[in-house]
Order: sequence, then C-alpha cells, then structure tokens
Amino acid sequence: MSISNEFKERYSNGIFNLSIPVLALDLVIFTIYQNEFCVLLVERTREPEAGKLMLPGGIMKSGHSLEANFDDILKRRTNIDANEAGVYKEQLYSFGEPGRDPRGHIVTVTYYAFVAKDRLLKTADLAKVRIIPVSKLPEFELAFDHARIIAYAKERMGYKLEYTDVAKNILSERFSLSELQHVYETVLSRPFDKRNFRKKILSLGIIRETGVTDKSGSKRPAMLYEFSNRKRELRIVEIA
Amino acid sequence: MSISNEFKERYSNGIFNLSIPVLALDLVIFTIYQNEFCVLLVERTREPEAGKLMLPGGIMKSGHSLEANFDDILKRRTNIDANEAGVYKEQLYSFGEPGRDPRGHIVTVTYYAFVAKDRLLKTADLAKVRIIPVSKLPEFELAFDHARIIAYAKERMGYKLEYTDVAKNILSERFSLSELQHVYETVLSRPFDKRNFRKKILSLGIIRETGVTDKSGSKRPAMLYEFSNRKRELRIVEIA
DNA sequence: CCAAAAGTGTTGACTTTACACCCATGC
DNA sequence: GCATGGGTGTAAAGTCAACACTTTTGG
Repeated sequence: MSISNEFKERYSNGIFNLSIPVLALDLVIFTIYQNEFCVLLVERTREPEAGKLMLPGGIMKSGHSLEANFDDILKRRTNIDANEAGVYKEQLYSFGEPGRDPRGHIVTVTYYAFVAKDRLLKTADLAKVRIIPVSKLPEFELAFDHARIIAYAKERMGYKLEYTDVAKNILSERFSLSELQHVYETVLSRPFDKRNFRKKILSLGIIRETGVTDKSGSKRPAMLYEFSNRKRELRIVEIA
Repeated sequence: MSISNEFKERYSNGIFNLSIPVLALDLVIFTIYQNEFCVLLVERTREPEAGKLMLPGGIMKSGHSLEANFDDILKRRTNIDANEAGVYKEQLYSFGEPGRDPRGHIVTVTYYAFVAKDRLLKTADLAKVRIIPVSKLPEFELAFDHARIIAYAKERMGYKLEYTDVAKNILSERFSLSELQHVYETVLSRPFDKRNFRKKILSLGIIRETGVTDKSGSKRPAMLYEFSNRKRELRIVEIA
C-alpha cells in the first residue's frame, strides 16, 4: 500500500498513527460583524468532538506552500479569494502537543486573518459557517485546543492593530475617522478618546483626507479618509 | 511496506516524496562569544549542499511535542539540557515553501534560543559545531533557506531583548550593569548611553543590587546585580 | 429647534534623550 | 600617579492622557 493510500484510508477512518506527525493548517478568521469582533467557526459533523465548533482547517497538501494551503481552505469554507483586497493574513503559531488531537499526532500551523465583513457576507454560505463574537466564545464548546488558539490569535490581532495599518483590510477604501476608531475599540475592547485618537492616527501619516464627505447619514457629514500606500509595517510578517 | 519503513528508506536516500509534507525542526541558537553576537551552525557532510553551513535540526518525531523535539536536537548537537537555567527558547516561524529543500516538501518549524556562552563552551563539542558572528554570516555559504531564517530570528531576538528580561539567560546569575549593557549593545548593534541605560533598567525593577561587588578586575569594582524573579514578559510566548 | 454625530486645543504628567565629570582600584 | 572602567544628575524635547464645547446636518 502506498503511503498516499494508507494515509487516505487512515484519515477517512479518523485514525492517524504514522511514525511521523501529520501536518495540518487551521485558520482563525476574524471580522467585525454587527459591531462585534467575531471569529468564523464551523460545526463538526463527525467524531471525534462532533457537534462542537472548530476552526476551519485541513490536512496540509504536499507541493503547496503554507500560504497556498491557507488560500485553499479559505476558499473552500468561505468562497473568498485570499489575494483580493480586504484579507489580511499572518502566520500565528504552530501547535504540536501529541495529545491535542485524539486521532493521532497532528501538528497544526495556524494562521489568523482579518476579513472585511462585506466580503464575507457576499460570498460565504452562512448556513455552513458560524460567525461568533469573540466575547461570547465561553458560551460555546470548542473542539480540540481551538479555544486556546483563538485566544492567542486575538491577542496577536490586538498588537497588530496597535502598530500597523491592518485596520484597512476591514474598512471600505474610504472611511471616516469614527469608523476607524470603532474598529480599534471593538478589537481591543477598550474606549479611546476621540481627540487623542484623531491626533495620533493623523500624526502617524498612514491615512490622508480624500476631500470627500459622507453625505449618506442624517447627521453632520464626516470627512472620508483613505490609507496612504506607504507601508508602515514594523516587522517582517511574511517570509515563507 | 509500512509508512515508517518507507519513510526511513526514503530519508536515508535523501528523497522525500510522500503525498504529505514532512515535518522538520530547525534551531537558531544564539550566544555571545568573544564580544560578538553569534549563531551556532553545523557543517553539512552529505548532499545536497554538502560543505555548506546549516542550522542544527532534524525530522520531527511523532509522539513528542515541538518543544521536546527542540530539546532533543539541542542535546544531540550541543549536549545542553534545555531545561536548565541559561537557555531561553521560543518558537520563531514555520517555513513551508515546496522548493525550500531539494529532497522534497519539508515544512520546518523553527525555534530560536539564547544560550549562555559558558554553558555552550562547557558541554558542546566545538569540533562539531561552528560559532559564527552574525555580522560575518555574509562570508559563509548557508544551506537551503537558512540565511533567511537566521535573519528573521535575529530581528525577533532584538525585539525580545528590548521589552523583556531575556538577557538574563546569557549572563551569570550576578552581573554588573556594564555587562548587561554590553549584551544589549552586541545584540542590537547600537550603542547606549551609560547613564540613561542604567536609569532605565533600574526603573523597570527587573534587577536588584546584590550588595556584592566584583573585585576580580583590576579597576574599580563593579556592583553586581541579579534579576528579580518576577516576570516582565509582555506577550504570551509559549503555549503549546 | 432639537437630536446626533463630527470636529477641535490646551495643560500637566511622564518619558526620553543628550551630555561631562569625579571615583575607586591595580599597577 | 596614571590608566581604566565604575558611577552619578539635570535640563530640554517629546509623548501621552485627561478633559468640554461648538459645528453641521436631517427631520
């Protein structure tokens, strides 16, 4: 029996007992939905842990980069093309405790992503995925070690927001400063002073006025801004 | 043929053509040696890339955590017990481009470590490993994508030093402020003002005076300090 | 004219940087 | 007594946090 076939058979039986660990990829996909910082989860339909919520993921395919595997899984679960604008992704961490999955030793490389809710709503089949506010996760049972993974991803997402311009991935191309402030407050679950927030963001030089105002509301129209193209990324994020 | 045997045979032939990627672990081990910020490398003895320098690493063993695999490799290459004091380790990144290793698709989870030079010199067999100043790496040929991995590790190491007390892993239990400053200057390759450095370190409250001075030099004896035990780690570093 | 969100400056506290001289010791 | 690294303070600049009122619009 070839390795490939032995592998497939074991996989379909839910058993992994290879002498080398199996590599998987799991995705923590964040969005802002109905004013809440949310994560995308799917329901497990089979054992083990059937009925619990899990991160979208899959076995890593040979011959493709980690990123390509990420894109595949994202496409399969949400129908989103990761290379379009509006998707920020970054490798999070690799988890490899032998006991983390009862089927055998599965090492998972995790990524987190921040996706504009419009994009998600347009393409994703909401019957297949659940979009759960991070603050409500304690009310749900999560499969495997996925609660821990989400907790870590949330923390990293917060750091990222504070010193980069990731927020642009979740906003329309043009946005008001209030909308931007709202993203920060939702993700970091902490209020910001309006004046200080504006001063700080503007002094960073990462956004600029468009000159256009938003006349759609029934209140005073807000000036719309856009992100300058120059990168303010402080860290090397993607290498592989 | 069992997967295990097929795997072993392919591995000994230097060929990996499984339908799932093989998982490996590579270590970037930093130390300060002769006043330079150095990385530990080994010479490749077989093809591919024989003769070049590479990071110590190995195929990930099933049934053991990533950390346990780290410890094994460290022990094998340097004879250091990773759980003793004087070793700081942290997961760096996972690299998985299909073309990064000519033998097949090998995904590597990398860790970096900061090891006291005394510990390294005491146990490691210096005939088997090379301790190379990071600043001199461009003069050497490195195997695979290891140069890139080291560059990324160096960057992370710098961030770590700036906002945590990792430095303690490379110093003796008691040290002078000048020694501490020297670690910072060596790793970050940038000079610090003596008065400002002292003020800042002392105001952080991570070290305290021991009351003992170092009378071994032929100059004015320096006050020796030690790290307080309380942690000042800002991020969750190790989860798995 | 009222409700609602947009927009705008100043002050005090704190942090960061720049900078130069005396001290204790071994030889 | 001199060479060497150890040790110390202050002022100016910049950053951060707190805080309240006016403006513009639609209804």
